[in-house]
Amino acid sequence: MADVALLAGVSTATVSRALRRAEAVSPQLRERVLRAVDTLGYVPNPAAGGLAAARTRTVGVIVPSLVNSFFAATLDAMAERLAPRGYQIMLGNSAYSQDAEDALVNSLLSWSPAAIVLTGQAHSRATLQRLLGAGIPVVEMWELGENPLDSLVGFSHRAVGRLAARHLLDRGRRRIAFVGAALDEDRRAAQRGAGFAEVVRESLGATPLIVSLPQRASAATGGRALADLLERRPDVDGVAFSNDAMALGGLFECQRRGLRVPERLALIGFGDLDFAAWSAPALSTIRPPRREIGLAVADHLLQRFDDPSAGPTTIDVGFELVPRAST
Amino acid sequence: MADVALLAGVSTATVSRALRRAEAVSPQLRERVLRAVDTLGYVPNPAAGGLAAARTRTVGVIVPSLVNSFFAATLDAMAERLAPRGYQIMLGNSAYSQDAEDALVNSLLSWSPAAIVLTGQAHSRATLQRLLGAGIPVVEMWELGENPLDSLVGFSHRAVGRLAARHLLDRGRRRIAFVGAALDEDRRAAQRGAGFAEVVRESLGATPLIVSLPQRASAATGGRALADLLERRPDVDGVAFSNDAMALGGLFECQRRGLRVPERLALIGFGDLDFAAWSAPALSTIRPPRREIGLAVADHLLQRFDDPSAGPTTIDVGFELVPRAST
DNA sequence: CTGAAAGCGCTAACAC
DNA sequence: GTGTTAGCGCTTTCAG
Repeated sequence: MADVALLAGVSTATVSRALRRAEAVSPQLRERVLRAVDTLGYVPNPAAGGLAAARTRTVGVIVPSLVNSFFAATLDAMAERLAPRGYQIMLGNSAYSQDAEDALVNSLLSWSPAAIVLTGQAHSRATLQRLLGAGIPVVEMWELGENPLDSLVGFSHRAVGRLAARHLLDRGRRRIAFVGAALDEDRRAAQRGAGFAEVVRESLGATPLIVSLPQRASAATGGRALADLLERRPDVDGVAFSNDAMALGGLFECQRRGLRVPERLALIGFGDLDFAAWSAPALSTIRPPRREIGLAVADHLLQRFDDPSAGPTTIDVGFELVPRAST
Repeated sequence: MADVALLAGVSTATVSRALRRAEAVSPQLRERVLRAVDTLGYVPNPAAGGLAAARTRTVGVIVPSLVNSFFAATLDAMAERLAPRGYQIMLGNSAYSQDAEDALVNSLLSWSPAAIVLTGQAHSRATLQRLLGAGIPVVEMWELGENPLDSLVGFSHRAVGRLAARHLLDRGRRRIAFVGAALDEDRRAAQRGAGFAEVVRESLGATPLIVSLPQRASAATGGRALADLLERRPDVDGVAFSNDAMALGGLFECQRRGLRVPERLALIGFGDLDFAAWSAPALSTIRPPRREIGLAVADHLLQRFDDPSAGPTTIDVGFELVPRAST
């Protein structure tokens, strides 16, 4: 930076200002500095900057899983939006464990990030405390409940479950069930199940049928859970799956048993993963705006970085029913 | 850190040593320091440490895509192994673009990472130069070719393609084809196609049939590409897909056309994604060790961090044919 | 084996 | 609008 300052004929303070807050410096000076930066190939050292400013251009993001492509898409979009503004994502994978999340929050916070992004709204007291004390924007994403910690970008999973149930009812199904996996671990999946159950109670006055396997969601668990269900309730005529991967497994299970979809059994998933539009029959599903969540989080954060007086918000990004042949 | 030093009755230098290189300090002193750290809840500031040491406990990783769960699994495993040793992953997503990779390498390098991990072996001259100059371990993963930049952890995609072709031949198929997507972008997929083509030439003495759609791999492109292929060569009896997602699309396309799998058409994929074992019929595939790659990279890196004199290596992690009902 | 001291490269008051 | 100056919190020689 000293070299750049020398070449541009200014002080390092001015170089720093020119690079950081363009408006704090005269246009021609800024131009000169930028040219010097360019000819010298200067790249700022963010560790030094972070140390001096007590804040790095980093945003810590914790997701419960990457293999699940829901969060991968969100992360991609977030990084895409953040990168041009010089913000790096520091990723943490909590593997659906609160202890792991605690440790990650600590470790991310030690970098003095500009913001922290968490998945969901269930966090330990210790994490909450620490986050509140950090004095930086915190956004919880992929969920939309009461009492946000700070900002919230998501949608209601309960509403998703309700919509799935209503869609099956609309298609004339009356013996319907919800099939999930690891519902004790995956809060959002459990909320979808709860929404589904509500509608069954309200509209059918029946006891909701919810089945869940302990393993995590996959095509295999979807298929097996459906097999279980058919054992117990052979007359079921409509199933909402906790996600598309499970629904795919269910679809294959139907093929194996020679149950026609949707005539004999209507199937709806959640996620609108890439195969949903292409399966035979094409899979009805509910599409969460995976990328939009990432974009909304990034935009909100950028806005708050620019204007520190801007407060938290709650953004409902919604979701969309995608009716296809499987219902 | 000053507080910790005070409480432990030592200097900050000793605290730093106790935390960083346990063996450089007497056991009882180390014990005292650790206790002080614990009671004070001290968390080191990595930016300060990085600034002083000109090296952070960070490893920069660049993957071409996250939505593709191949790399997500590798990343998960790598982070799992690295985290207990205090190393954080800084993630970059190149979106299969070399320009993006260039920019990411620059930005990651500015953090003074302890190592850089790249996907594949195709990099721009500028990136190569910069990486060489950084004087840190660099590992290229998911590919296994000539002239590694430094370390290499992967397997031969050409061999995967060869194995797929041979498997179809073993199953008695003679009119076989390879179906890919965006082969000009995805070097590794192209290598699988090339391996496939070699075997067709060697064993059948025929002109290899390779079809590729410009869009990126998905169930839809897999299905469409297969449809194209069947148009042009209705007598094809065995197809190797560039990955399982495409194979899934192909399977559905067969169902739609009433082509029996494997009787009329044998299908093999690549990846062993979770649905492959569960589809109807179950999908034959070739399984790359997704997590093992991440673990091997992490282990190798940790070893080199511990012993700076340790040099680069090349690790062939191999892959495995998983024959199932679709062939 | 431990302590003192000198920075690492940058930002942010504070002057001017 | 721009320069001076004093650190940010740690690591690492260098002595002892």
